[in-house]
Amino acid sequence: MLLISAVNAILRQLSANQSMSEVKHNTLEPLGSLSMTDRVENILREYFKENGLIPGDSLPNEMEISQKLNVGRNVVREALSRLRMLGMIETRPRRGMIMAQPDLLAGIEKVLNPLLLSQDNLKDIFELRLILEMGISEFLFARKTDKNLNELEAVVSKQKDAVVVSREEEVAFHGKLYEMTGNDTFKRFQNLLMPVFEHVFTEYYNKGIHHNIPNPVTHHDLFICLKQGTPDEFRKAMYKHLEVYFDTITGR
Amino acid sequence: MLLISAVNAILRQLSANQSMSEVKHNTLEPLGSLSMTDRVENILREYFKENGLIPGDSLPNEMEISQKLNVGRNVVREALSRLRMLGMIETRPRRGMIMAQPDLLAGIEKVLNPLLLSQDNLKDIFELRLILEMGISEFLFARKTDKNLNELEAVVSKQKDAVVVSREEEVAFHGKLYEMTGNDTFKRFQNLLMPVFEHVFTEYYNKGIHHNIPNPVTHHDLFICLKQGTPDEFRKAMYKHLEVYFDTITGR
DNA sequence: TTAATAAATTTGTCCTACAAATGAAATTAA
DNA sequence: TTAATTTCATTTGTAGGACAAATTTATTAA
Repeated sequence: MLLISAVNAILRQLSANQSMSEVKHNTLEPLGSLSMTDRVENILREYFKENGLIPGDSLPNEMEISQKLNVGRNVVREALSRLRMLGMIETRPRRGMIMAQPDLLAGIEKVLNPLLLSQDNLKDIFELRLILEMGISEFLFARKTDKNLNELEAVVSKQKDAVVVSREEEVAFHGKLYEMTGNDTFKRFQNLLMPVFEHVFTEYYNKGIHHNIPNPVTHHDLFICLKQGTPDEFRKAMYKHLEVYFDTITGR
Repeated sequence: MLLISAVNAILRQLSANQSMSEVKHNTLEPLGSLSMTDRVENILREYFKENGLIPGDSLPNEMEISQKLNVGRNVVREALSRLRMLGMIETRPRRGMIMAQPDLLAGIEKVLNPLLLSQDNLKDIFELRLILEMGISEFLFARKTDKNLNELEAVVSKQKDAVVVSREEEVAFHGKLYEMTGNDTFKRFQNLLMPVFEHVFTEYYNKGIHHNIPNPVTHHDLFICLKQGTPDEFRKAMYKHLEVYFDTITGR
C-alpha cells in the first residue's frame, strides 16, 4: 500500500532492466552500471524523501517490497541492511521496520582507515582539521562558561607551560575545546579526524622537514586567551599554536 | 588462507553465539545486541585493519568467508554489501573481491535527509558551515591564483553589489570559494551541507525573527577583500557577511 | 469481562540453484 | 612447438524455499 505512489517511478526505473538477462552483455553499459541492490537502495532512499517519511513511520515489509519491485527478497535485504547500518531504518522484531534517525557520522567512522584512504583524502582531512580549529573562535567565546573554563583549566594545569605534550594531553585539550563549542557533531567529527591527522603528520614529520617555531603558543597560553581575550586574539594564538602544521601547506 | 590469522579471534567472537538458538531468549542481552550481519561487518573491517590490507589486495571469496566464520552466505553478503556501498571493497566479476579506496563522504551523503535528521544534528550542521566559512581564510590566501580570482570575479560580476542574491548565486559564489581552498573533500563536504543549511535557516527565518544588518558585506566586497586584503580582514568581512546567521547562535 | 491460549505475521538465518562473466586449462590447427 | 580457439571451472548476483524466534492479534475458556 505504502509503495503505491512510488510504483510508477519504480517501474520506470526497473523496466529497462526487466529483460536484463538478454541484453546485459549486448548493450555497452555505462561505467557506473548498478547492481539490483544499488538500485533498490537508491529507490528506497528516494521513496523516503518523496513520501516525506519521518522517524517512527513504518515501512512495508520485505516481501511486499520485493514483490512490488519485482526483485528477490535477498536483494531487498541487502539494500535494507545498508540503510540499517546508516541508522536510517530500524527493525523491531515482529513489529516490522520503521524509519529512524540516521547517525550522521556512522558512514565516515567506518571508513576512516588510513591505509585505505587515498593520499588526497588524507591530505584533505589534515587540512580540514586546521580549517575547523581556525573557525571555532566565535563559538567558543559565545558559549564559554565558568564551568567550562574551569574544566579546561584542569586540563591545562597538568601540562603547565610544556611546549611538547603527549598525544593524550593533546587530545584532551583540543577535545575539550571542541566540547566547549556546544556542538556535539563537531566534537565527534573532530575526534574522528584526529587520528588521521596524526597519521598524516607523523608520516610527514618523519620525512625530516622540521621547522623550529620561535615563540610557541602553549595550551596554557590558549587557555588564558580564551578566558581573557577576544575571538580574534584567540584565533591568532591558535594559528601560532598550529603554525608547524600550517607550514606544511604553504609548501615551505 | 588469507583469513587464517584472524580465525582465532573470530572464533572467539562467534563461539558465544554458536548455540544461539537455545540461549538467545534466555540470556538478558545487552541493548546493543548485534545481528550476525553487524558482527560480520565489524569482523571484516577489523580484519582489514589488523592485516594491513591496502587497495588492490584481494579478499577471500564469499563461500570461504562464510565457512570460516560459520555463518550463511547471505549474512556475509549483507555485510559485504554494506562495505561495497562505502566503497571499501569492489567486486570484479569472476576475479573476486578486492580492497578499494572508500569514498569518504558516501555515507554522509546518503543520510542527509532533513526530514530524518534530529533537530540537534540539523543545528550542528548549520553551525558547522559557519565554522568552516570562518576557517578557510588562510587556505584561500595561500592558494589563490590569478586564474582563480578571475573565475571568482566572473561569478560576482553577475551579482554586482546586490545584497540579496538568488540561491543559485549564493551557491555559485561560496562554492567557488570552497573550490579555491584546493581541498576537494572540503568542497564536496560543504556542498553537501549547503542544502541542509538552507533548510534550517529557512525554517528559522520563517519564524519571523529577523534583523536588519546595517552595512551588509556583499559577495563583491568579499571578492575585493580576497584580492587585496589579508586573511584576517577577509575573515572579518566574512563574519559580517554571515552575521545574520551568527545572530541566530547567540540567542538574540 | 477478563485471562489464557492459539494462530498469524515478519524478521533473521540457512540452504539450494542457476545464469553471467571470465580466467585458466585443454585442445586443435599451423 | 606455438598460436588460436574451445571448453571448463570459479565466483558473484539473483531468485526462491524453509524454518525458528518473537510478538501481535484472534480465539477460546472461565
